[in-house]
Amino acid sequence: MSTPRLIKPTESELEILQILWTRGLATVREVHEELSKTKEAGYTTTLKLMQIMHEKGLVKRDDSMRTHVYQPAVNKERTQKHMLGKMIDSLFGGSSTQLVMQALGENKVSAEEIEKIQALLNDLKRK
Amino acid sequence: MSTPRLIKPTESELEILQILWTRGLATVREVHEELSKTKEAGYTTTLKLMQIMHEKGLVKRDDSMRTHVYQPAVNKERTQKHMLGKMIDSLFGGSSTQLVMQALGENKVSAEEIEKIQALLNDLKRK
DNA sequence: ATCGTAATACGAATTAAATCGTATATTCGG
DNA sequence: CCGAATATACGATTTAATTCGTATTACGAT
Repeated sequence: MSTPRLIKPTESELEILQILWTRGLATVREVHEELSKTKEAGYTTTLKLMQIMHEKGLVKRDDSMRTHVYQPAVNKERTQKHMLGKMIDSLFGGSSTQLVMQALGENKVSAEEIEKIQALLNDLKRK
Repeated sequence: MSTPRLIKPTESELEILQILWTRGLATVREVHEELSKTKEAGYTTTLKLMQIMHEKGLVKRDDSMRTHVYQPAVNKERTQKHMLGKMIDSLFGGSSTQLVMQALGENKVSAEEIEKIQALLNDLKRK
């Protein structure tokens, strides 16, 4: 079944993946600009991070051009699930329900969103 | 208000907090035994970790006795929420609903648990 | 062709987490 | 009282993540 990615991205790597997941393709420059909006960092820092991510297999790149073009090499949902699983284990004693309750309990969730979640729950129950 | 703890515990620190949250009070030895069930680590490693956690204010301890007794200094729910918030931001673009959907989507959740979540959602809607 | 800009590569420094060895002190059984 | 077992303290090492400076190469405008 292809490559079961088991890598847990670091905090910084996630920020970059976030951008790549949104854009699909991006140069280091573009990612750096985006990051700069919320964060202070030198250009070569971003470059190095992306190079390391490439070595780790977190991103793919097309280096046939002078300016390399990067894209994510890991699936967003898959990564989310993996990280979520880790958090459920380490922080919620393995209970995803606990996590869900906690997440819903405090953060403001719109009526529409509640509907969506309820629909999902109904599906789950049927099954 | 007291001290708004903003510290983000590391992975190892969470494992220890997990144990302290469950037991309330524990010695280094007890925490270490517990950890050993799932993890390979020397006693002094656990000791050192707990000492550092004490410096950081993550745990309190009674050192009036030769064998010090530790307890959590941070609230479990508060910490969970804090970490959850970080994850929602860094991995789910700020949408707690996304996280909830992802968490429910894959992991097996029992019928009872679904009921509980539905009850909570109904509450939220009423409000 | 040349100069300035912008790109990558690479190594090094910094910081933080985790691990452990050793020193020293305390307790307890005998 | 003495030795073994068990504590804590503390420093050193290792490993990983992050950051950045510098070298080098490529491109584009003049």
